[in-house]
Amino acid sequence: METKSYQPTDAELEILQIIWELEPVGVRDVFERICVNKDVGYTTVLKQIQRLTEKGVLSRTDAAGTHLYVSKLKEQEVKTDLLDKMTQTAFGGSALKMMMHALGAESTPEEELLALKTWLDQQTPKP
Amino acid sequence: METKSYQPTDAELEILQIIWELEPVGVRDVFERICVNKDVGYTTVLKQIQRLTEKGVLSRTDAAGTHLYVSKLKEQEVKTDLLDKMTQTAFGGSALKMMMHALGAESTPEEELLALKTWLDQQTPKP
DNA sequence: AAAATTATACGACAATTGTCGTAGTTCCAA
DNA sequence: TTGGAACTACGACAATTGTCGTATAATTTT
Repeated sequence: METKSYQPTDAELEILQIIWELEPVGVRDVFERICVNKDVGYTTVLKQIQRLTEKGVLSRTDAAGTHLYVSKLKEQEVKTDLLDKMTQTAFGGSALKMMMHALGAESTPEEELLALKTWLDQQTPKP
Repeated sequence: METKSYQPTDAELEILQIIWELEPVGVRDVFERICVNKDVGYTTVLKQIQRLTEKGVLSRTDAAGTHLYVSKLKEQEVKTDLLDKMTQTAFGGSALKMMMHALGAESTPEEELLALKTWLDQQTPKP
């Protein structure tokens, strides 16, 4: 049974990213990161983390005087799911269409395009 | 003044896609499309469309006995915005990272990869 | 023109999300 | 051991979203 796909909201994703980077991590540390860019209170972050835990997205362990959290979902999987969802809902399931949209509309720097080409060459077997 | 980016929800995007395809279009027609896949009531779709109109995403004109709606937002732009947002929030702003994620994780068919390569070749000036 | 059909408007409701405030707990340091 | 500081729990609230039901207005048919 595959882990059910979870689509985090923006605020949740922001928190998840920090957790992926620092886990196991306490609320304080997550908060410190977030409050640099966003003006939110400690309890707001705490609440989000608690809700994420309720939902089974995070799990926590008791540590001296605080709680440490880790993600039960893999970063790769969550992001892949987000992309798949978008591919489905906005681009009729074609990753290619999505690519061209992303690369075309956005002013992707030349190097990125070249890097992608190189990467693609490695992926596709030489005929 | 650039049109402010609008991030439609899933239900909204579903409706928007149909509108982009059929506009100008009445609620009935949109509903007919949607109820094939989803079991929702006519008034639900109507309400969504009305809210989208309130928000200024759609505009409507009166026609004989009904209202016709058109989108004030361009399909391209909305989708680009959705992608940009994801690039930012989930892939640190790198379209390339996102690409590789999308193409790598998902089992992208060989042809798509080749097609992308071809497309890339056209994009990048031959040195 | 009255009846039947369609559309639109309006209001309601539960669930979710983002945000806090406050109150209770635990730990460290004086 | 007693104060604070830092943490966590709990509950609250407004805005948004998805979904309808019902009521009113307009059209189309007899």
